[in-house]
Amino acid sequence: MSKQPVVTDDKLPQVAVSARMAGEERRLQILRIAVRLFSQRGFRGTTTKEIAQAAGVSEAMVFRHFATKQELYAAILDHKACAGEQFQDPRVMLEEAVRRKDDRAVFETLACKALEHHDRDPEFQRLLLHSALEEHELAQMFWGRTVLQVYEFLGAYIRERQQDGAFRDLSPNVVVRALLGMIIHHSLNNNLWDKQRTLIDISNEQAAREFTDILLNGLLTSGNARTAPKKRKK
Amino acid sequence: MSKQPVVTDDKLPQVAVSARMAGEERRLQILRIAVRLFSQRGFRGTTTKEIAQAAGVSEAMVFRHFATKQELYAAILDHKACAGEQFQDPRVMLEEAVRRKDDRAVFETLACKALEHHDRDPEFQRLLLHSALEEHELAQMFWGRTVLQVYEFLGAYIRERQQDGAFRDLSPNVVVRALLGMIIHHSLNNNLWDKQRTLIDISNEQAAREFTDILLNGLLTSGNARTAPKKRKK
DNA sequence: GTCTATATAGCGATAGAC
DNA sequence: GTCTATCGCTATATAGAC
Repeated sequence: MSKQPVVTDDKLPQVAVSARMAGEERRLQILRIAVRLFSQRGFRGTTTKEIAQAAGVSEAMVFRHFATKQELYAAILDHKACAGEQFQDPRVMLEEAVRRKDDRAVFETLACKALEHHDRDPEFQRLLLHSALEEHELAQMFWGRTVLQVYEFLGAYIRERQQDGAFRDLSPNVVVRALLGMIIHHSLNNNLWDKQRTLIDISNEQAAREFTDILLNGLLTSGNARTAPKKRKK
Repeated sequence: MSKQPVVTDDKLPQVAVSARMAGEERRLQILRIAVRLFSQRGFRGTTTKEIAQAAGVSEAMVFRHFATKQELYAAILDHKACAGEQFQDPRVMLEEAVRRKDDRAVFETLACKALEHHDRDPEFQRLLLHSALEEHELAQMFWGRTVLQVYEFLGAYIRERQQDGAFRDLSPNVVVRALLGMIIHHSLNNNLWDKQRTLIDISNEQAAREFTDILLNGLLTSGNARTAPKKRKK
């Protein structure tokens, strides 16, 4: 009784726990641990025993909260998909810049927010990749909910600006893919292959600025004539 | 003795096998099967039993050729890293275009060859990704051998063209990452998330052309003034 | 070279005491 | 809510016959 009823400490790689924890809370704690381990080793690569140990409880406890390992995985999907950690809706995030037709701000804001998101929650990117490779549902869900939305929204903006005569007549989806490619591949490099940042070591703001600059202006100096724009099929 | 020495039965999605096979040959066959399965399910996600079944032999045979599962994985690294399936050295592939200082050809050729390579051998991309996530050595090896080389080579070309005054003063590595980002992310989409190509369904040549066009010229119409070029740190 | 049969260990999941 | 103990299964790896 003299023991403090709730001790949430979440500093360490492990999580130290008070001896006895409320049900809901313990559930969440196990879940967080599982997220971390699954993101590191994949679904199949992580044992329930490891999860239990990392959470500082017995394996039986894990199975009290989640009947099967699969159910634990499903809970993670909910958690990651529904929780506030989710990437903010671009329609809201970019609303103001879109209204002002500030092209630079539109792309740069998206890029910067995305890079920050990947930095803040690198687990999620790994989880998503594991999920895509293992062909679990998270990947498909994320694609449907989030990615398609970005293509639609940015695509519409690009079309609008093309009609304004501000953008060249490139396929909007290809442009979106080009931008997302730069952003996501940069994050992937930072989180997976070049954690030391030996090749490129710049802030997210700087990266967002440079990628946007390339997307808008390209690499050539103004003096160098543009070649004839390519035909594109609608 | 009365049995015909070679019986190729080959209905299944498997690889055809003769009843009895020369050692080296069988070894290679098991290896190829293993590559396919590892690329599909990852190292931990693939069982030696599955490999044996897919190869049409008993599990014991697998362990005769490869003492441990880990050794089998290592053999794959050698196979993939040394075999001719490897991506061609960009220094050779781009030599001619570089000599002519044909910027468009340099980028477009690289892009096209890379996209084709990913198309021809999608297994490799998956293997690499699994390997990176599981932090096996293939990822690191590939990064060191192949990726760094591209950065160095293309980076040098970009610097040269900047001194010519043809390219703007952007950080070469960032430019390379932008290009690789578009290419690799496009392949990743095609191989992982959007196999049906619902969003973008164009040939590799077309994709290479469009990405190169964006990289060189950007999205803005010529009329729209360039904003002041950003400072960049050496 | 190839098989069947088996050893050994680790995994997911459960039972039942406290 | 938490534990220890254990079950049943599957995975890697080996033995030994053919």
